[in-house]
Amino acid sequence: MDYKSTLNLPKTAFPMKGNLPNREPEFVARWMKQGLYQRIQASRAGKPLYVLHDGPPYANGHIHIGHALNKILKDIIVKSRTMEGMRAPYVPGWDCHGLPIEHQVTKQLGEKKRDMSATDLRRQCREYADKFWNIQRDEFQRLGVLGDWDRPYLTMDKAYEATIIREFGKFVERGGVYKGLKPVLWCTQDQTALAEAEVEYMDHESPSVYVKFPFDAASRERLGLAGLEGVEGIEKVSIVIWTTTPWTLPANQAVAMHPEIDYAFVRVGNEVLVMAEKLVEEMSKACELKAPEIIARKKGRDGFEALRCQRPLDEGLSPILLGDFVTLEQGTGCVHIAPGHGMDDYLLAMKYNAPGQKTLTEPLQIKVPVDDYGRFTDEVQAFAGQHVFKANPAIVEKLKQLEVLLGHDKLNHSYPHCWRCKKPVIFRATQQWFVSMDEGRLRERALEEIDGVQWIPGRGRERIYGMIENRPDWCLSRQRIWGTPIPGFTCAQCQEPLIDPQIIERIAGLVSEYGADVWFERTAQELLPAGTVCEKCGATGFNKEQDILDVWFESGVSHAAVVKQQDDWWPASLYLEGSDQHRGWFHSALLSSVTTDGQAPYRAVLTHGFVVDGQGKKMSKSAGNVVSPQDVIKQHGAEILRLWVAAQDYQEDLRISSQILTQLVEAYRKIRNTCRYLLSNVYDFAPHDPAHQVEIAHLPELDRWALLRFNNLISQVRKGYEDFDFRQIVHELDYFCSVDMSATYLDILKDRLYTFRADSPLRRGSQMVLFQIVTGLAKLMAPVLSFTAEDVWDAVPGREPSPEDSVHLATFPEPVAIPGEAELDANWKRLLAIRTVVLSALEEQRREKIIGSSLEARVVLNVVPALHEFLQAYEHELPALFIVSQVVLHPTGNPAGERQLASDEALGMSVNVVKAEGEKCERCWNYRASVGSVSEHPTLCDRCIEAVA
RNA sequence: GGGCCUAUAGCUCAGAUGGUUAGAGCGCACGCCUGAUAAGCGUGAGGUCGAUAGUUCAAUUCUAUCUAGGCCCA
Repeated sequence: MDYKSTLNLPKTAFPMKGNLPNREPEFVARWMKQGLYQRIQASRAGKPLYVLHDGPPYANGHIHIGHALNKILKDIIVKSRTMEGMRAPYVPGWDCHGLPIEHQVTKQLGEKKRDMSATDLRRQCREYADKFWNIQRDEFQRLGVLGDWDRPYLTMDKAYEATIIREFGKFVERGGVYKGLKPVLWCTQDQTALAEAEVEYMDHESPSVYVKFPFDAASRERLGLAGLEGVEGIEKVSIVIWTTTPWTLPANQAVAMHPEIDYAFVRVGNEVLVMAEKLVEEMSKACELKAPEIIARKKGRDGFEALRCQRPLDEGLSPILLGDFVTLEQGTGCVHIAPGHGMDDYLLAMKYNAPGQKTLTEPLQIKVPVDDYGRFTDEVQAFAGQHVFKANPAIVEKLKQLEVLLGHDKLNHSYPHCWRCKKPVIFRATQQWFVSMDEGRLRERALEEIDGVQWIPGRGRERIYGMIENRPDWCLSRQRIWGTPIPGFTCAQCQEPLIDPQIIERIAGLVSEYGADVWFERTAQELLPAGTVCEKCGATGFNKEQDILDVWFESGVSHAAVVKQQDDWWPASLYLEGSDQHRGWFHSALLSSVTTDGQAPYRAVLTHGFVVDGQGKKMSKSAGNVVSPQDVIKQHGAEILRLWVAAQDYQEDLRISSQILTQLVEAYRKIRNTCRYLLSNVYDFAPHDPAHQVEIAHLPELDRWALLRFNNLISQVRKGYEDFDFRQIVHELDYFCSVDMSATYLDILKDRLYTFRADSPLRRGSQMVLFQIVTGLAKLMAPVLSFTAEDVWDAVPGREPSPEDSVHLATFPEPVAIPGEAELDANWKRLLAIRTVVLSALEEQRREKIIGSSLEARVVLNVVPALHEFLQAYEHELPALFIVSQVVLHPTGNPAGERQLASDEALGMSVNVVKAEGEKCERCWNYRASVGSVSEHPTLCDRCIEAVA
């Protein structure tokens, strides 16, 4: 007789292999078609709100692994908060304006750009951004990320642009917006500002000059050289600078020294020169100094600061400043400072000019005696009208005449050139708009707000605090076309700036109607209200501002443009981005929100690290170690990428490599297969049929233990989501599937599920547990393994499969009440520890070829009396628990003289294993004395005879 | 060069106000099963806790320096 057909063997259509790369797009299409995101939102109306506000990625190029990481983390959070029963909307956005797109478009246009209007160029940029945010949207959706993909926010939308203008208007209204000078890279050929990305470094020949700045009498006095040997008869004490841009000397305002460097006083003839001690030799050679002799030394910080020396090309005196950027690589260790012509120079000047700084008696000027064409203005009479590079030789000649030139030569070095015309560029300060950090206490209030925000991890607080504490005023101007204009004007007659909240509101109105293009299409007169006159001179002619706003300002105001547009969303519950955004978006959003609303725009900020390769090295094209999300998806599926995100410690750098991915694929298979096995054993279970239900209190302890473990999983996983600790979740899921289910519960259960009558209460009870676990498991994994959870959900019996249904609409399972839970837990810990000892004894006999399958074994347990008492209650369960045919208990402890295969003193037991008694039952494979006792079924045991009856 | 941070088995991660033999899962090796089968089960081997110095009765844990690496700034 074919007894196999009388067994309840597992059955399922749920495939062992996920075939993820092919099947995931089907799920994505289904979710879109059924409007899953909208359905979820509708189902959570009125529930507690959790707003994760999306930081906009730049709409440029395909997504990389960092984008995938960021969006998956956000998705896990949004989905898990949703499944906790909250209303967690997610509106994705894109950052569309800015230099990289403009640069790319300009490059593609080449010469054609010259005949193009600003509006035409802007249209091209818009098309470019349109193309890429759409591409990225598809790529994000492919990752399984749910959100309002039909209505994302774009910083180039009219409404968004109008908000940018309005928020700028609020800055103006609150005060602290001012016009000032700041150096930029400037091409004198094209008369345009350049970004760092738009210059190419090429070799260039510059003059190299050493110039003396003699100390004035008072400073010379304070240097305290009097009385030193060899000082008699000294006529002059000078500080020596070195520069390759003599043309910047007319703009000189100061000389910088390094606080920690040792400076030497070098006597040459009847004068003393001050320079870095380490550079004396080199410098003496370069300038052919005669018999230099070091007569004294001092560190930069020891008394130089604020001393004054004579500028070479005008009457003024330049103070000595201390700056950390001074190096000993070349020159003299003393740096000529022209704040209008160098970034270091400018920042140092700002530092000394800062409010509260008392070192200098009067502020340093930012002098820029050079026009758009690179020609000296009338401010420098001697060279007015000459291009600065052309004027260099004449300046050198003049220095020589003035007897301040110590030496000069030519130097070939790497120097920035314009990427378009290939001409060398200059640094030159231009008029730009700033937001003051200190007027209106912006800095102070921002710092206060930082402490009201939850920073995850906590060190994020230190990072942003330090940055806000030390940052200079915020420069809002960018000399660009593709962006939102700064709605300011300048009087055509007297150059007085005009920036007025009411006028700005008018501009915002125009922008909301026509988009920011309106600024470029209309004249200043058309933009201004009729009758506007200059407050200073009364003139009626105005020029409109040429610059656009810093894109950090644009994205920074997203809390106003997006979050505030909904009734109760502001402030957002969470901002989540890479840790670089402490300087970027978190920073600009904070300043913006503190200015306009007096409060941070987020309650919590979570940061993640950067993706690096398997060795912890940064990814780069040149290193060839780049892992693209597209490749991972094609090879393994987005699910593996999601699992990778969850399994890694995102607070540090995240490693990715083929080894790591392979390991995750294995972990995935384990989870998937466990689900498959669970499903395959509930094929004939009807969850809604009362006849299939069993009271938990009536379940055998084994099943109650399984539920207990599942309860534990539920609370651990939900806690993991709550705390953003997703690694914990992956580990718990993995452990539960591998150890609690596969190796323990399911292995033990096989006998019962397969060989008992299909409708036996014991089998039904276990099926009920399996059913609860598999549905609960699908829910618990859904935020991370979103595709597989849905796949499992589809395969769960007893639910009408509906095109409108989704696991993502469900809420997390609650732990079930288990009678006598604490005692059950303690007893089963003990039983499972005993099981481990038994298994090692079985292995011993297996190695000796006494047994193969464990059902061939009879286990002899020698236990101490206390353990014997405990085990007696379980005597009938033990064969199933150990998956052996027979177990005998001896209350003898470890019997002397008898060889024991395994023992455990703490438990008080030792184990022996012998061949099982009786014959093997053909149907259930257990060895039993009862086999052959009934002639109708000579190969079956009593239990199976009953089952097949 | 400055700020913030990291380093525990082949991999991903736990761990301890400083105190016995530093844990888990996976992978690996060996074996079993063939009624989860491109599956399942068992047993086992893997670690100078990045390096050096110091504090201490005791350091993987605290301190300093160094090395390697990451983000931001210059």
